Amino acid sequence: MGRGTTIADVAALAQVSTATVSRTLAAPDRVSGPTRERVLEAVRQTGYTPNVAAQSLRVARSMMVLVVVPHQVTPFFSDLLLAIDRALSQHGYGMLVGDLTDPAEQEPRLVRLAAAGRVDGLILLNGAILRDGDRRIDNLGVPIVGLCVPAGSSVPAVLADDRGGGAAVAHHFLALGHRRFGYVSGPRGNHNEMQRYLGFARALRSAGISNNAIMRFEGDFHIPSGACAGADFLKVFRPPTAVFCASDMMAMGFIHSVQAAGVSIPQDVSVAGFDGIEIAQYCSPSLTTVEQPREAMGREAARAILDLLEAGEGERAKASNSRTCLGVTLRVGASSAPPKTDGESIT
Amino acid sequence: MGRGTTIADVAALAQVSTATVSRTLAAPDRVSGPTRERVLEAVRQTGYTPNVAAQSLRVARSMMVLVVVPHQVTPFFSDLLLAIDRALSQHGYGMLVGDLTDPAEQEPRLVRLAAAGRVDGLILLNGAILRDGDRRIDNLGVPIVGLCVPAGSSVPAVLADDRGGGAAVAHHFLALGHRRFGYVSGPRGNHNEMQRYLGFARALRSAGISNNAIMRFEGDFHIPSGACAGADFLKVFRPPTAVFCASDMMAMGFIHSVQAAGVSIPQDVSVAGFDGIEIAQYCSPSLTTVEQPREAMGREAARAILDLLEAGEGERAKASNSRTCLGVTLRVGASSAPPKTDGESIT
DNA sequence: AGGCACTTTGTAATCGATTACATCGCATGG
DNA sequence: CCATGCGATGTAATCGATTACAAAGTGCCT
Repeated sequence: MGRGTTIADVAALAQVSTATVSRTLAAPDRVSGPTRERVLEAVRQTGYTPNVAAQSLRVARSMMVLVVVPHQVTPFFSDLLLAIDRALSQHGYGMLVGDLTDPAEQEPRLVRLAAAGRVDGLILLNGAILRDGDRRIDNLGVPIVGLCVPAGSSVPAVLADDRGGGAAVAHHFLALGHRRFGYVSGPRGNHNEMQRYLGFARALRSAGISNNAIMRFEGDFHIPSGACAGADFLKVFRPPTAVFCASDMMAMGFIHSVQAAGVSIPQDVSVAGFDGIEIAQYCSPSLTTVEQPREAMGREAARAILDLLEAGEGERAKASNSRTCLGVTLRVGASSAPPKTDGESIT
Repeated sequence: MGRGTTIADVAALAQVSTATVSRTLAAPDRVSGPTRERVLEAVRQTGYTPNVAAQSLRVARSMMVLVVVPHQVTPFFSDLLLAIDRALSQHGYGMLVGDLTDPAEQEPRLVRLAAAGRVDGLILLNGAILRDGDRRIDNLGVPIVGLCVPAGSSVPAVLADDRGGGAAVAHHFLALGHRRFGYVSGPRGNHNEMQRYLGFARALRSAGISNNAIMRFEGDFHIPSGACAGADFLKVFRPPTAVFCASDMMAMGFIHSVQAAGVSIPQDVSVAGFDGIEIAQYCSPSLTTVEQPREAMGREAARAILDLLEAGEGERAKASNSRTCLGVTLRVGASSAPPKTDGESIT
C-alpha cells in the first residue's frame, strides 16, 4: 500500500469526489470540518501520497532543484551541498546533484534536465559553466542562482566576503611581523580567487608593501597544485616568510610538500588557507584559515532560488541582480607565527 | 523554445501524428526512413525535449535514483557520489541525494520520495537506516542496493573487501616488526568496521598475537573521534607501536593529536588508515592506508540498481541476495615504519 | 485475381492529479 | 415569499506523453 493508491481510492473510501480530496490536501479551509476529517482519515488508512509525476504534469513544476557541482568535490562543497539539501527539503523540494563539468556532456544534460521540466531551478557551484554558456543557460527558462560564483548578467548570487577574508589574512600576517609574502592562486579567471588576492594585496599595499613583491604560485584550488606550489617555493632564493593559499586544500598540499623537504611550519614559513574545512584543523600544524559560513551560504542559496521560484515572472526580473554577501572569520591556527629572525631565508 | 514545445508541435511541423513522433524517438526502426528524417528535423528545429513528468506519469517510472548519505559526508563519500552520478547519468538516470539521518525526518521523507513515485530506486550509503527501518524500507516497493552497507534480508550489496584490507594492514605492520598493536574503531555495530577489525585481528592471531593484546580505542569514523583516540593513546602506559584506524579521517585526527603532544610518526608510532582518500596522501606524514576502489564501487552500485530496475519483478527476487565484493589495495605511505627499538615506550 | 502477412501510420484511451465551472442548499434581506 | 449570494461539493477538461488497437498500403503466393 502507499505506492499504487491513487486519489480516486481515497475519494471512494471517504465517499467524496477526487476534487474534494485534492482540496483537502491543498487548501484544508476550503472544505467543511466533517468532510475534512473523513478525507484525512481515508488518507491515513490508505497511506496515500500524491503521485509527483501527475502533479508536476498538471502544475508544470517539478519541485526539484539541480545543483551543479565542480568535477572534483572538495569537503567545502560537500558541506555546501548538505546545507542546501536541508534547506530545500524543508520546503518540499528535492536536490538533484550533477557534475556537469565535462563540456561535451554539459549542454545535453542541462537540456535534458531543465528543458524537460525535470528541475525548476539551478544552483551553480561552478562558475565555468556560466562563463562559457551564459546565454544558453540563461535561455533555459529556469531561474538560476550562483553560489560562490559571481552574478552573471542576470544571475543573482550568494557570495562570501572573499576580499575581506584576503584582507584579514594580510592583517594577521602583518601583525605577526611578516614582510615578505607569497600567494598560491586559484584557477585562472576564478572570481573567488581574484577577490581573495585583491583583498590580500590591497591590505598589504596599505601597509606599504608593493604588490610586485608578492611572490605568486599558480594553483587550482586542489591539493596537488598546492604541493606543486610548495615544490616551486623550495626553489626560490629568498622565499617569503608567509604564504597565503587561496584554498585550504592547497594549503595542505603546500605544507605537505615543503615539510617533506625539511621546512618547518610555522617556524620557517607561516601558511594560511581559505575555506575553513574541518580537516584543516587537524593537519599538523593546524591551519590558520578564513572560515566561510558554509551552512549559511547553502541556506541562503536555497532561499534565493526558492524566492525566485515562488515569485511570479514579474517580480523575478527585479530580484535578478541581487547579491548576498556573507561575512567570513579568520581562524588562527598553529600554521602561522612571527617570522624566525628578521627575514633570514631558509633554503 | 525548447521549454514549452510539446510533442504535438513537433508532430504538426513534421505532418505526422504524435504517435509517430513518439515512436521515432523511442524505436527509430519502427518508422520508415523518410518519415524518420522529417520528424528528426522537426525535433531539431523546435528544440523539443520530452516532458519528463508526462513520461513518468505514463510509464510509471521517474528515471531517478535516490542516494541516501550519512549526515556527515566525508571525502570518501563524495567520491562515491560522483562515481554513482556518472554511471547513472550515462543511462539517463538522475541522482537525488538525501541526508536522511535525522530519524524524525527519515520516514516522512522516504515516503514522500519513494511512495510518491519520485524515485525508482535507492542506493544506501548509510547502514543506520536499514538497521532501524528494514521492513519499512523494504515495503516501499522500490528496489534497494546497499553500497558499503551489508545486504539486509533482501538487499543486494556492493562492498569492498574490508576484511582483506584489515589483514593487509596487519601483515604490513608485522613485516615491519611490530608486536604491540592498537585499533581505533568505527561506530558501534558498523559492518565495515567490524570486518576491518576482524581481518586485522585474525591476521595478527595467525602470527601468534593474542587479540586481547590489541588495544582498542573507540571512534566513529570521523576526525574528532580520531583525535580523542589519540588523546587516550597518550595516557596509556606501554602504548602500542602500531595503530590501525578504521578510517583515514580518524587516522588524521589521531596523528594530529599525538603529534601535538610531541609523539612523532612513524618513529614513535606507526599509523595506518582505511579508505585511501586523496587528502590522506598529503598529511604529514603521508598516510599508510587501504585504498577502496571508490570509482568502481560507485559504478557497481549504479549497475546493480539499474539491473534491478530493468529486471522484471520475477528476476528481481533472484538477484536480491547478491553481493559484489571489490578488492582493496594497501598503499604504503610515510606513517608506518619499523618500531624504534624493541618496544621502548614513549611518555 | 484474391487472400495473407507485414510494414507503416493514425486514432484514441490512458496515466493521476488539479482546477475552472457548474450545481446545490441554505441563509439573509428586501 | 422570492431573489441573491455564498459556501460546499461534484463534473469534467486538462497537462504531455505512451501505446493498444485499428486501418491502410504493399508485396507475394497460390
